[in-house]
Amino acid sequence: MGRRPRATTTISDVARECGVSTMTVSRVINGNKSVSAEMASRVHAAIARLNYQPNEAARILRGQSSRTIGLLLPNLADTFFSQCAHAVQQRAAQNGYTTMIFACEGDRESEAEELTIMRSRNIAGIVLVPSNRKLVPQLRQMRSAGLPIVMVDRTISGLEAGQVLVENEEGAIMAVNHLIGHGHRHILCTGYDSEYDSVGKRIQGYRRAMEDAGLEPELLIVDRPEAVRPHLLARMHAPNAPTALFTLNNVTSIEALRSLQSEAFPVPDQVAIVGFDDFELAPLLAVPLTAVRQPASELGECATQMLLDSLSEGSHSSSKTVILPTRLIIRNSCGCISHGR
Amino acid sequence: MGRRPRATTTISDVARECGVSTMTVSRVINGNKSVSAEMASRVHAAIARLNYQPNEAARILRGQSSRTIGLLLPNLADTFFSQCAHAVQQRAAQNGYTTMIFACEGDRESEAEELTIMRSRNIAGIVLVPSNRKLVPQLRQMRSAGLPIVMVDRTISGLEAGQVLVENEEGAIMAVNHLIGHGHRHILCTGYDSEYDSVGKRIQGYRRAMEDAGLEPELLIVDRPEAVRPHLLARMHAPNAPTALFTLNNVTSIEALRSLQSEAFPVPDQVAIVGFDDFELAPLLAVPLTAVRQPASELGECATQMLLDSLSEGSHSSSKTVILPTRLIIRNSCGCISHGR
DNA sequence: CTGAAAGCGCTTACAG
DNA sequence: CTGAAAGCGCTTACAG
Repeated sequence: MGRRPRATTTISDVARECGVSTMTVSRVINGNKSVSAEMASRVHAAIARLNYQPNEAARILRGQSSRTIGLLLPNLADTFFSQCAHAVQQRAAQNGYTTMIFACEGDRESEAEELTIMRSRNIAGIVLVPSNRKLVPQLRQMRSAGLPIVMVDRTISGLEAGQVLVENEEGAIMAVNHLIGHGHRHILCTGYDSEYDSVGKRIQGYRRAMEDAGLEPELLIVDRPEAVRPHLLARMHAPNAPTALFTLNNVTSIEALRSLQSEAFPVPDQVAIVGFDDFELAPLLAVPLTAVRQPASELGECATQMLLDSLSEGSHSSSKTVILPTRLIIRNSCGCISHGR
Repeated sequence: MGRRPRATTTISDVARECGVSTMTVSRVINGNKSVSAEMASRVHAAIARLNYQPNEAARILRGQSSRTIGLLLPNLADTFFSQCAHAVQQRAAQNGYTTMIFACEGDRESEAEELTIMRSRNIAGIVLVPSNRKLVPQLRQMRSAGLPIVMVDRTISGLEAGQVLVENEEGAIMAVNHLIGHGHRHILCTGYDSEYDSVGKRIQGYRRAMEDAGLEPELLIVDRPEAVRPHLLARMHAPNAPTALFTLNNVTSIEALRSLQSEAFPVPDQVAIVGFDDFELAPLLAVPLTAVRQPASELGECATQMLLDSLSEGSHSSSKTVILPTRLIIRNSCGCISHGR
């Protein structure tokens, strides 16, 4: 018979307090118009008096939206993602939505589990930074069950969903052209995660810029962040070392700077660097980094807005793509202000 | 009569598939022992075949734990908090818990609303970085309703709850003593947010170290991050400027470095700096920062574990306090390696 | 404008 | 070891 003492006040408490049925209270809560103004204010007063708060679990069980969005990303400790996450949470909250966070920490298996958990938690929609092709079947299934999905920063193919991306190729071209403008002919492109289309596009932009200038591309793609240092240093010590670096993300830029500094390669005088991904402390580094800035917050905001829109329209079929601009922030590591200090 | 087509499979689907009652399925799901092994495996097979996932909303409504913890903090974009948040999420996930995030962005009003929303979302417990005394009544009420609460990084009085803090005073003493060891006699302590007990303890440590050395303390406490720069520069240009700075958090350290650099005050030669709060890029700054390191991840992990413990024990009455050690990371800004580059 | 009934998907407490 | 009944707190669809 499942009775147990309840600490919280329920809709029936409010109804009793007003001497009406629960239905009337429910109508007032949901802003249904067919309630007399006088009744409504009486109910509102009782709600306030009893400090009543509707139980979301019950509403969800009745088929209401959970007003909760699931945010799936690799790592909350990375600046870029945390800025993005913050924007998502804020925009969601402004619209009465709550954010459930799932950081899969590069663990390819756990990501699939996270999706299963999301489903059981009655998430209303998903914003994700995808990193695993294996998710596609499950995501498709969730989508056809009516869950809107928006991908941020990168994409997986085979899934129709909203996309909020950044001008990766254009940004890379700007970066590489800038180095070429400084007179560099031997520019090495280095980084990892090249299986992601975001990074892929950056490499493509690099290639394009090099070829357009009649230069020979050289790639140094490693498999993990920790591998940047040894491979890069080996390359720098080998014959015919590059005079400039295009680094594919913020971690690579930092690793490059750190390694070069530790072995006393002067930046930018011996090796210039332009990186993809700007970050707050870039101007304060020993060599202030010239970098392509991606609008992290706008990315999160835009994705959330897109999700909220399809949630309210009920038409998640409109899987739009938005591409946000990048821009080159010029500081010292490219050689522009080589002796500025 | 509230019927509506369901896309998802429910417990009755599984029961029908096996030709048993829903009770049996429920028992199997919950690992109840009084089910024959043969029956259990039959049910498990059906669950897998139908890809069944129990609906959390229904379980919650029946009084089960939501297996969701609420994380309330000021800002997810700040490195310290995002590292902490990542640790909370990871530790929670390892234990089958989901994390709902509430970043109140310093908006004093919204924080109270967040708590109300948490309550309606059937959160099982709360981890929070408190920043508002006004929350106390509501938090107390939630606590007496059985919700365990753990405060991280700082504290508000009048609330019995778990606490996971850091050796603020000891850290500050180390920092200031280090500067004194370098021969400084005029050390300015600067920052903001002094109303938080964490910062308060740092100031206390500063005072203690100065007094123990027979030196005159001088405080420059401002009201917002943006006010650090103008006030600090004004003070540096005034007569009898300090020869060293103790900065009360990472943002202050960065602002100080930035301002001093922009007006060509050599660090550490004219002004030395030791800051509270280390961060990843500190060693790569133009002047690598000497700083007191707080274990951000451990803070988050420890708080989450404490919450999970009281959740499983059911005895949230044991409101323990854990204090994690800080240590001084010596780099250049204090004067230790003044000409290292 | 208001209410009585039914049911969302699950579990508790009772029988057998 | 298994099941029929009741009910968690809400809302949908129907009457009035």
